Amino acid sequence: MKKATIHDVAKKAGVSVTTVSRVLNNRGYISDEMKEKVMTAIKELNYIPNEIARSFFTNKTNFVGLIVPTTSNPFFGELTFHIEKKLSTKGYKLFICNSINDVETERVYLRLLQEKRVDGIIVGSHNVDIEEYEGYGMNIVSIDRELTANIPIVQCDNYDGGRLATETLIGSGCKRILCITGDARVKTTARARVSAYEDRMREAGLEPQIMEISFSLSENDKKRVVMENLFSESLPFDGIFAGDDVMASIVYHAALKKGYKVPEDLKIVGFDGTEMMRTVFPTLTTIIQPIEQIAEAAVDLLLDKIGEKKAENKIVLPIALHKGSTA
Amino acid sequence: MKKATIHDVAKKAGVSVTTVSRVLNNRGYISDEMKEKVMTAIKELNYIPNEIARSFFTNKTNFVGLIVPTTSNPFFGELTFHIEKKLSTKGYKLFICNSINDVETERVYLRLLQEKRVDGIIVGSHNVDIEEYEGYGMNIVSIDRELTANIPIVQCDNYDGGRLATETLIGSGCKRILCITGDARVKTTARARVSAYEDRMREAGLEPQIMEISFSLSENDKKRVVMENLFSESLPFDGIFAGDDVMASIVYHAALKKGYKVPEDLKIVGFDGTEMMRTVFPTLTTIIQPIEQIAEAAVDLLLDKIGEKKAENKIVLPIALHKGSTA
DNA sequence: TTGAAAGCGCTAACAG
DNA sequence: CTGTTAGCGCTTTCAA
Repeated sequence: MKKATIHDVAKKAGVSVTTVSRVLNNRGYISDEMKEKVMTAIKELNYIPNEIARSFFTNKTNFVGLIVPTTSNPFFGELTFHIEKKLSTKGYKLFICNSINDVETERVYLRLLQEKRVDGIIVGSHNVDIEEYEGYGMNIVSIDRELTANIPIVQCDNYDGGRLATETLIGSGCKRILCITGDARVKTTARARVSAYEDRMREAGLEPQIMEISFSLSENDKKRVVMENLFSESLPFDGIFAGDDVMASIVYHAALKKGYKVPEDLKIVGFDGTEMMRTVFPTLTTIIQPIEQIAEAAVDLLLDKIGEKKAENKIVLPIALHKGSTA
Repeated sequence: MKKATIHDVAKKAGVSVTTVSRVLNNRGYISDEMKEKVMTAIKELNYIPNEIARSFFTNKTNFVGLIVPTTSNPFFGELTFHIEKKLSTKGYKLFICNSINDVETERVYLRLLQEKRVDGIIVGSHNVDIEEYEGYGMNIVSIDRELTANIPIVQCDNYDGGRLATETLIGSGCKRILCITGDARVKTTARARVSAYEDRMREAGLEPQIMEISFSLSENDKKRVVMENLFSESLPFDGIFAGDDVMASIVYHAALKKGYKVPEDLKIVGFDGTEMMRTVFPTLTTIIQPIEQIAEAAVDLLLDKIGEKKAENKIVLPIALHKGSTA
């Protein structure tokens, strides 16, 4: 049973397709009588307008693409949720793309999204070179990384977050604090946090120590092994600022497994503070990113660009401390 | 700068649009010379085929819709990830829809997805009445709930999971075991787990006790309050089988907060066993759902339906126990 | 207030 | 091997 078209409706209602179109879009003048006839025909035929045809004509799809490393990660899972919710109130539908932080995958998605003629793209995973983004001539908004002058960016105050995290550890009496940075998030973002960490450490007369764990997001087992090895002899640190909450959890459980106590022997501060994390691991002290606001800002910015309104170039949202008992 | 069309390419290459179409789709015979000219023109114009126009013509979008309660939940976050990954290898793009388990929202999404002419829908959130799904005449695959005879279902062996969870608690010496079921997942699914729990309890000569927590997925704070109240006087139970791992985490932290020890005073078993949970809360004993396999099976089934191949009607995948230290 | 007709970008007969 | 042409379902001038 093929789907009914506007022609079927027109025929059934005994009017022209133009009239049907008018009724559908509530445009122009139509007599109540006509409207009635058309509505009835639509009901009877179970007619559902073909948005693809409409998009084809209007050259506007109301599609938005979202590229993230993986929706499995709680930060991106929540980000995806909020972005989709916000977009759907504006009549847009969201294509999800899990890049796994892989350059080639990301590039393929960028291409596909263009083929699908999305009206815009929100990028939360950025491994492709900056110059490439320039070439796309698309409406793009970035989360957490400055791509180019033409691409607005939304982010939390990473520097402030890094400072607050470090401050919290120092305030708890830590002297040997390790900062773990992974590729869980983009380099530039991590950089601001690490810079803040370094600055705050130096201010306190402490020696910054940075560990880069370059496994991809999904390789949590490997990260766990690294941490367990780190803790196997003795505890080389009394405080750890982890790149994100997942990493913080790994650190936490590795420490416990090796017989150390948190926070007595080791204090831990994470980053992200998703709702989910605060539910399943409420005792983890962490820096809360305002994910919902980030999502909303990104959507607003993107829709401004799509609507060719002038949009801000950069939005920085405040972080907050979630005080658990790990630091 | 408007995007180049197939006509622009044809003009630039000095050939007909048909020829361009042929090289694009690698169909029919074309001389190398022609192909060369076309390729050059494509490069120069930075031409990107308009998939919307193609879809419009072929009446096939290569879009799939996924309806879940929320990607914030680790189970659905991972499910979304795997489904998208699998689909993308098959040339499909995924629309994500967060229904928040709300009937009306779900209904709206169903409508929108049809307007967008998706080739199929995977439903992981089912609140709309069964009869409604019947009417859609679409390619639908369900995860975790039997909708109608025409809609294939993929699920883990919920009954077995419920049994194993209960068995684990009994095996650890629990006598007063509570089964918490929420609306975190669909009723029918929960029912199989609960039935298994009841059966196993009776076999062991124990009294089944079921608590229904009917807050929505996102209202974790409310669930926490309920649990803390439950534990405020004394511990009415020595074992809890929670509906999912998030609920299990809430139970766990509520118990700790009230001064009880896990597993000494209270043993806990969860459900889902996502990668994420096993990373951030590895000590939680839980039932592992084979999420990746569920995702793959659902996609395979859906693509079979889309391709009008005969598809299975029901696929049940095995669960496994993740033995942590909470039970 | 309504209808006829053109055309969005692409593919597929059908001719050459 | 290549080109001409007729739509796919919809919206929108332009006429009536």
